[in-house]
Amino acid sequence: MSIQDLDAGSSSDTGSRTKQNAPIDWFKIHVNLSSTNTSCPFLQDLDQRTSSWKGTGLSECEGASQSGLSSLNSGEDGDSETEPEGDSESYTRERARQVQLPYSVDWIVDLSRNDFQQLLKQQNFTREQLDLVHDMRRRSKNRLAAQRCRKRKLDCIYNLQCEINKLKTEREKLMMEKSQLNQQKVKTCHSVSALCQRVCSEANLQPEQLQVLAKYTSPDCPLSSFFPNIDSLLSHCGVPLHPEAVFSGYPAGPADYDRASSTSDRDAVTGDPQHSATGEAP
DNA sequence: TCGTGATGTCATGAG
DNA sequence: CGCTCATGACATCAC
Repeated sequence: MSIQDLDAGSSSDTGSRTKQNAPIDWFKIHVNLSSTNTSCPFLQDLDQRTSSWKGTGLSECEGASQSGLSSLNSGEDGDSETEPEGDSESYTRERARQVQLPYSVDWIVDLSRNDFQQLLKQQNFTREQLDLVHDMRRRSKNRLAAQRCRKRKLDCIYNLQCEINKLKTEREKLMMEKSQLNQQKVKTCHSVSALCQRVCSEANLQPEQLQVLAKYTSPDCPLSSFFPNIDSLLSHCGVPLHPEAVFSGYPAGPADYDRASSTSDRDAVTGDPQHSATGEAP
């Protein structure tokens, strides 16, 4: 019975297992990292642990447990029988002892590919020893790969969260700017309107002069709002009055007028640009 | 006892 | 073709 058999025994129905929403759950768990700062402590911690373990020649798992396997064949792990059954590490130690592996499993696992191949050529391992060594090596490397994979995944989520926060801030800033520009626009319209009114009254224009003036007045000019029959004048010229003119009391500006024929980008119900100016969904 | 995070392992595809 | 790596999925453990 190999370690794989042991594991297979604990999950013999692997093929028919219902694949749960593990990735989704995992994402839900980790996605809310807005409280973390730019230098993610988790990642730093993991980096430090990884580098320190590499320095000691231990794998992360072994570094974390500090139990190690280097004493595997030294005979100083006489209490291995007391390890709980199913513990793959103790099981491996037991297996290594059973097959009388002449080298530390740690050492074998840390060998480069070439060195490992060389060892296999030089050393006459038994079938069982070979199985164990390959198994240990495979699982050790996969253990590290899984840790790298998880680190990358967390890193990715963390970066995405940073990006989201950045875009949210940018959006708030733009909305504020938009609001300020709208206020400024209203103020300017009021000023120009007052000025127009004053000019018209001081010039003491005749009705026909007003009509001529209205004819050549752009709909976005506040002056046009002072002609009593401006609506009929404009419609006579084929120029519809913009809804905003009704709202603000002034005909629409050129840009708005261009959009007057299409209300798709305006509040569908009220046609109120102020309403959509907040940019907030109701 | 249940939920959750961490970790190891297996299976599998890609390089 | 065999090996290595990355990754999804699952099991297990500790808290």
